[in-house]
Amino acid sequence: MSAKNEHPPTVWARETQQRARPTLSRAHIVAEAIRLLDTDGIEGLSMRRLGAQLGAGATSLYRHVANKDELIELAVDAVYGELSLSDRADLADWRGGVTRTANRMRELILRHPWIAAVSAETGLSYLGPNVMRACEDVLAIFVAAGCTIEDADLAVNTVFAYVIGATTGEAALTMKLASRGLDVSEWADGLRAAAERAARPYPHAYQAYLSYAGRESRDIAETQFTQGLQLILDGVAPLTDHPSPPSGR
Amino acid sequence: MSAKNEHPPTVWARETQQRARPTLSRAHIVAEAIRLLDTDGIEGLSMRRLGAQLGAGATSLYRHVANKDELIELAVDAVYGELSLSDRADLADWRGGVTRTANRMRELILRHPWIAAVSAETGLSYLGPNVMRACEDVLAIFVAAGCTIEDADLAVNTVFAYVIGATTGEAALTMKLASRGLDVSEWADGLRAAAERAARPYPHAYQAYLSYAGRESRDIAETQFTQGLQLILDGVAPLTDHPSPPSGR
DNA sequence: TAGATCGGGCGCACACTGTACGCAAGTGCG
DNA sequence: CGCACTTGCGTACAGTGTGCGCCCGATCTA
Repeated sequence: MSAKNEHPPTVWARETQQRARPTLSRAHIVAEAIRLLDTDGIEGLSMRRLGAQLGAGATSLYRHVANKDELIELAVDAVYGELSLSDRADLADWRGGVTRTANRMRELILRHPWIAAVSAETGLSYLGPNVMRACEDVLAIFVAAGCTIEDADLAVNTVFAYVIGATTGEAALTMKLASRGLDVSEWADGLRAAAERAARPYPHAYQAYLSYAGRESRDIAETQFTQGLQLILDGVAPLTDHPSPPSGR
Repeated sequence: MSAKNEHPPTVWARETQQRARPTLSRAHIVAEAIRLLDTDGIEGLSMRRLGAQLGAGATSLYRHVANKDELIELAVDAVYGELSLSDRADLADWRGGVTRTANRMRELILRHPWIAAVSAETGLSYLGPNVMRACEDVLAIFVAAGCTIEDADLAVNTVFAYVIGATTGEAALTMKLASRGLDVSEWADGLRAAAERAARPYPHAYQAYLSYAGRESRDIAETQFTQGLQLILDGVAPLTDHPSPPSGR
């Protein structure tokens, strides 16, 4: 359609732009896909949109990526690459180290909320190198704390399962709000009302609901997350050589 | 296209089948959607297929259901309705009661593996009546064990988060295998090889991988799940009046 | 009994999706 | 120089969710 597609009348008329464009590499594609996913969620990522964003046609992407599925798998692992390594200090203080790592994971998931939904479909993105590295780090912390390798593995799986499960709900809410273009505070009222109506028939649930009165929802989620994590670490402590004292709540 | 669509030559030729068909109710639609999801996963559910399965056109469904999203939300809650209520015995023995409920939840998710992926997207299916009832049950168990309502809420959220997180990975694998039409044992070899290659650069992860040698993958997942759960319950125990002795591993 | 009202089912249409295929143009090696 | 090979792209196809308006059958009213 555009003039670019027609044969130019003479060779000289065609500007020799050749490699003016960054030439569309796999890393480039993945990076842009992540940006799209962050801003518009999983539904916002289509091959055509992604291509357009890169100044390319949709089908060009398939030279560098086999599938949309594979692209997403790559995006997931790339995002996990954002997790900074744990440092020496974490090896000395297992409880603090694990807590810090878990919090970083939570923040990472909330920063890229589509990750939760996507890795529930993809499943075995667990084998990507960056995810593997995160496991290795925490494994090392537990081993340094005196766990056998089996216990360390059990502890890591338990903690990671908790982090993913706890953050999934938060992430889904974040995405739903974003897709509606709403702010958290705008929806807080409607959400609260719905929650109250849902909980009312159930006495304990309703009581629990009431105990949240007047608190900010983001705040609730965060303290619930850290308190639950400490509970789990209390349970894990006896597996270590130097069980820290329980968290004390 | 078919003869049914043409005006019949005379009124008498048209059989008066009227309400021979069960008349397409919301419950009926949701039930059939669940069957489709179970057999073919999330990608197997399209409005056209669902309509065809019910002997109806795709757009007819929209008389009973606002969206595909709403339909899925209904399906999720309907599935959670399969959770059987906890009985009196669970109130007397909190640890056993919570363990049984958690196991039932795991089995339910594995029976309908699409649930994990879907509720990560939908998010606030948590407000459906059946999910709410499940929360209420476990909440009651913890309260009966002497927890304050806040502690009970914390405990429930922690346990549920763990169950969801731990089962998500398993469910995703189940679906992926099913969509390929493969059996678990057929893939075990390939998967194992991939896992070994992925773990090799990381010493602790590789050691952990080795400790699984020769065990059945379904078995690994199940014992990991229950052991992790017991760890968490060890951490939760001090919140109760009558802390059961730790699980003892 | 005749007519009005209404709700549910359906065909059509639209915008959009992922991706297979084959062509054209540029790059690097002989 | 010629030739293989890579890379981008236009087209096409099957399939998606869903808005719109028609029509038919059932029920209610006069």
